[in-house]
Amino acid sequence: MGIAERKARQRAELREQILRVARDIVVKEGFPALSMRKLADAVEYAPATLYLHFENREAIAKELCVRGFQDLLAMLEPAAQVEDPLERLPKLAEAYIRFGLEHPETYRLIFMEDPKLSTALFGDSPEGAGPRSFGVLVQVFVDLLAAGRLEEGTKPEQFAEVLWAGVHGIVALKLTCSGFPGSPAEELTQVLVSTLVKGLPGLKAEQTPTKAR
Amino acid sequence: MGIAERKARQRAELREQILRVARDIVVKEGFPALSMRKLADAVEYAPATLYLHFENREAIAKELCVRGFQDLLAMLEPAAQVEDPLERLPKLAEAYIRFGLEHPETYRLIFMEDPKLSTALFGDSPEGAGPRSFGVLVQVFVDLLAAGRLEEGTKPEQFAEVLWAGVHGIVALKLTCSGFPGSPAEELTQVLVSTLVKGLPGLKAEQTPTKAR
DNA sequence: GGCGTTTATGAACGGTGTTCACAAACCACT
DNA sequence: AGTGGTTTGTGAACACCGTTCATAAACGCC
Repeated sequence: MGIAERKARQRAELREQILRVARDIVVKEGFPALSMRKLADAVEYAPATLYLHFENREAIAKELCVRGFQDLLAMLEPAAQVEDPLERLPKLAEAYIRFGLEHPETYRLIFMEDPKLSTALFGDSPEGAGPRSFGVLVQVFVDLLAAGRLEEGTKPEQFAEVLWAGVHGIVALKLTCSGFPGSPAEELTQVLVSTLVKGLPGLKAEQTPTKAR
Repeated sequence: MGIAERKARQRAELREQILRVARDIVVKEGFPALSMRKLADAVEYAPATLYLHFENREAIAKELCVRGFQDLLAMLEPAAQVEDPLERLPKLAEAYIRFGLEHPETYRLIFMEDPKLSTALFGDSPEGAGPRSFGVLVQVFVDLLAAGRLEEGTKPEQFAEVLWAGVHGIVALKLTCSGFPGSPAEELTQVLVSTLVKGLPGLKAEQTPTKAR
């Protein structure tokens, strides 16, 4: 049945091309500038054809979200493999904000555009990409706990959530409030991480190595 | 010239009514649902009439931004007047996130919708509402510095920026990523503030009173 | 060659922000 | 009271938008 396979492959290829072009537009001009007509024009099909491959504009956005999030995860990967959790933490934070600043439109799409989009990553699935990458952050504090450098009885998830909120806040402000946080993002991240780490309950301070680059 | 005054007053009144109705729509259905036609319908004028009072839709949004920000400032006011900076800090943070969660659409409009909007608050003017409310946060750390509870040579603005990023991150995640940060916002704020305070460089720990509600 | 399915499209519907020529209302001045 | 100029209001239009649907073309199979 080589013929059916070819048709399936061609279909998948067109779908892929649509997504590729859509991504280009989003990256270059932002998600609001992604219109079905412009997209159809760019792939040289009629607008109605897009609806043979995606339910609607939002479905395209969701797919772009998922892929963008995978890119974010990939950027976190190297930092996630550092052994010492106290070294790992600043590296993770730095990689996160670097992704946000280097791919502003992608970051906006994932975290700041439509609540429905991020729901695709965090909401429904029990083990989607969202919770998985969150696990990377939690692991830091689990490791700290295991190493006896974090007070027993504290919840690692909570510290992970606070840290995520912190780095997200830095990126979000930088992306929207033009020039509000006067200090550069790297500096803020460094201050955030070092201060948070130093303030963790029960940390046996062994000269906290909190350099962030 | 009582007649000219009356005309000016009527003009201002209509402008005000437009803004009032626009605010209602935004609060109830979100900023994207605010269309010029719907707004014109609600104030019982033709759409074109709106353009006699505002340059365009964005001008209306900007005005709503400014007023929303004033509301935020008003909510911060009581907390800002607490004498002890170590007590003031958690109260400010709590008031901030409370505003964000109680007026989600207003908060979105101000900080998460269009970069151009927040620019009206932070960008151009040297002493707009943005920097002024930021000053409230800076003051906390200035006071801490003056009281000798913060290491000399550290920059109060930077800590204020980090704190703002932290609370903004908490609110922003809560507003977009449905149910991502599992912990309630109040808990996260408490952890954020207490951990940050404890981690401040050179704080002469006098039994940090970091209760947040 | 004829038939059924998949793929593609043009045209339309109802919506958006915005502009502009035109009309009505209004006030001031003769 | 009438006339002229300014302000205020509007209907219609333009160029977009997402989406749907009947129609048509292309394609593989018998």
